[in-house]
Amino acid sequence: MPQSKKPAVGRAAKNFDPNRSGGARGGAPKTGSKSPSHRGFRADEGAPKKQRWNADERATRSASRPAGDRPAYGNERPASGARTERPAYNDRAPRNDRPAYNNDRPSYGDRPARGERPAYNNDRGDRAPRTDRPAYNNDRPSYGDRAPRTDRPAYNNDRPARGERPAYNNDRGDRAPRTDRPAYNNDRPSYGDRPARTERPAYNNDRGDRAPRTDRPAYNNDRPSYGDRPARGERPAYNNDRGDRAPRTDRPAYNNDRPSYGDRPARTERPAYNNDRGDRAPRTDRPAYNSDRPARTERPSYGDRPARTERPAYNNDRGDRAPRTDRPAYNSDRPARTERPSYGDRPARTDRPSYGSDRGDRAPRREFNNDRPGMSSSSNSKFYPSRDDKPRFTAEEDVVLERLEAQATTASDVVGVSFADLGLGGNIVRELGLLGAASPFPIQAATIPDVLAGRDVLGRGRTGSGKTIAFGAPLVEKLMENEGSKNRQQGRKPRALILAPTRELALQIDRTVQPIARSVGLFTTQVYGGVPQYRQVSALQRGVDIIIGTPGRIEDLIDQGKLDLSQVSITVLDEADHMCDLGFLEPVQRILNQTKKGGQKLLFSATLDKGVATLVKQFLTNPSVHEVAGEDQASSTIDHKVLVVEHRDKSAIIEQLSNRDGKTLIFSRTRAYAEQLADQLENAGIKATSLHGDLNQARRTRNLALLTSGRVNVLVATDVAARGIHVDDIDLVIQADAPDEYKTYLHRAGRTGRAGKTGTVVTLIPKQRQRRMDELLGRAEIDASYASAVPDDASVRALANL
DNA sequence: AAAAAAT
Repeated sequence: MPQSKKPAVGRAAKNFDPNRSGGARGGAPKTGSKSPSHRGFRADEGAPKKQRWNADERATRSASRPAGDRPAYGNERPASGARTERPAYNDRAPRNDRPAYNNDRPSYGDRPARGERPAYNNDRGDRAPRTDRPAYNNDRPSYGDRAPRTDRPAYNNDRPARGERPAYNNDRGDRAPRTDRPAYNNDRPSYGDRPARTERPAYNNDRGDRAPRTDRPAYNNDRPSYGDRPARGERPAYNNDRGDRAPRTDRPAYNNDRPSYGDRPARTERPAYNNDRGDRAPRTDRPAYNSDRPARTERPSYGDRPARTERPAYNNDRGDRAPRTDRPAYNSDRPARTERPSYGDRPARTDRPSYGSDRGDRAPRREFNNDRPGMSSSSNSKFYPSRDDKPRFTAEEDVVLERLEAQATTASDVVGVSFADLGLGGNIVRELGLLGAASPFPIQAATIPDVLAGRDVLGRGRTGSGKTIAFGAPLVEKLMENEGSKNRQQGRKPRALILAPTRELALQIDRTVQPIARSVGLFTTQVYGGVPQYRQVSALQRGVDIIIGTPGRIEDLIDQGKLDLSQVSITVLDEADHMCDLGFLEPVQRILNQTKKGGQKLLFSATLDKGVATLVKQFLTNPSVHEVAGEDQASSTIDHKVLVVEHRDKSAIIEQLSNRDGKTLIFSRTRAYAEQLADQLENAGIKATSLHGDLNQARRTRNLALLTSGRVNVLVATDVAARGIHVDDIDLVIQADAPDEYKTYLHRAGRTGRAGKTGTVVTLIPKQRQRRMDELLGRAEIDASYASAVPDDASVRALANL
């Protein structure tokens, strides 16, 4: 049943994939899904989860689950009955009796199965039976049974509390009691180390109980997904890698990458894989495919490896920066960069001769800073982006830019205004209250009425100004008005779509929008990559009203015919300017083209600028543009510092800056460096973790939760964490690598100083980067203080003591 | 360079 994939709507050639084009989806997908180095790798995820909460929640819970509870875990299982019999595991003999079953297994673990997932579909198809077990259905569809939740506002209250988790900290503080239960403490750390998991033979035992399973096919589906876990057990290699951190420091980035690939060998062991191949009947139709495979086997090194081996050069460059200075040739490269004035938004520069003069006046840089205030006041710009634009655009573009001249709303405008005044219904207002939003923020007061009026809206509000509710609440209200909740049939098509640039952000948006939607009986679902499709697809089949996700998986599901956006009448682009960047724009355009013609479009970002002109022209009609007055950086609660450092001192300084009490977020330009820094800090005894695209989604989610929960105080991330992510109480942002774009700077900086709290942003740069940094800060309209620093400096220590 | 699908 290599189902023929539906032709990708207008994007067949986007990514060539011989395996998909022919239809035997099942064959190919297997290959990569198990590779830990691959984004889709999920050996780690308790995919089948019964959890009704989102993945984030799940990760938090499992991670916080003390190993000491493990027995408890076992207890949970017993709930499923068969598992209690775990000893049965040794009875694999029975298994051999059912070899066919085994074949299924592996294949299941391999996504291919999913691709085919006819089984899954069948199960669903079996809904008739399900109706027999309504309870089950209720669980699923209600996803989280939020309905009940509304009944338990207390629960929601808890949530916010969690963010602060004072309770949690107290527990820790109470270690005295803990010592009473030493086992608990010991387990904890071990838990962090996956190795503990390997101890979980319990899982395998469950499998041994397959006899019962066959009786309950639906149950099996769940199981299989757990099938990945066993894989974990096998993954000692992964753990070892971690343990080998000492060696890593020697070859930091390189090692990190490798380990993940190291698992590939494991694959070869997977006979299951071969079985899938057994499905070659279909394949024979596509000889090309077979030719591909062989090729792979030849590439034990798997293409990338060779490349890597060659890439030591990259590392050398970095590490050898001292030598670099010795190599003017390198510098000659740099000049090329300086040529990049056109880079991104820079074009504006050409328009601002004054800017250029500032550059020339480098010595007087201090003047530059002094000028800054003057600049902003002279331009009297409410916001950086629009300011530069006008001059350099053609007449046609000018129209768009004019539209970007926003109506400014001030905080005083909204005093005494309530959400109800803005036109939101009672349930929604009540839910907003539970979420901690008692009265609207300016950006919300500005945009909600226009959204409710059905207009296209561009909204610009500083980082952390409440944009999610600004679009989320009226969106839900609109859906209610349009259709009420009468349209509740299974398989109904989604009517609203919220697009975000990262999975974490999509998750976070869902955490806000879902309760609002549920308060009026609407359903949301997340559609993003890195996690199994199954839950997402089955949610869609049950019918949801609001899709929240990232472009890749959304397009994927569209291509598979599992997602239909034709009824989407409201589309939101969060971080809209970023969604217009290279790499995002085209997918976003394709997705928007799938939505209902004439549908409402809402574009939000803290740095909404003319970069969205393309989309505005293509998809929006007479949009209203809103921003909040007085939201310039001068009114911010963030203190900006630039440390000019020698490259060789960089890591030591970062380490000293990170060695502090508050939450610290460190940005690096590359994934490898993020990983390296996290390792370095850990080796130095500073609890740190990382967040970047080389991690599988489960770890990404977990690592972010580690910071949110306060179990670690330092997170080293790539720009995946630059936008939108909200973590309470980050009071120091360190930019280990300076950003290239002023917008990136603003977003990274926006991770701190939230909700009116104070925060500090420290940017480390080499001497030769000062000019670029000046320029960037100028565009961001940020006043920063410069200082040279070496390790153990008083200035460094002062920052660490913040 | 990173991100976003999966392979």
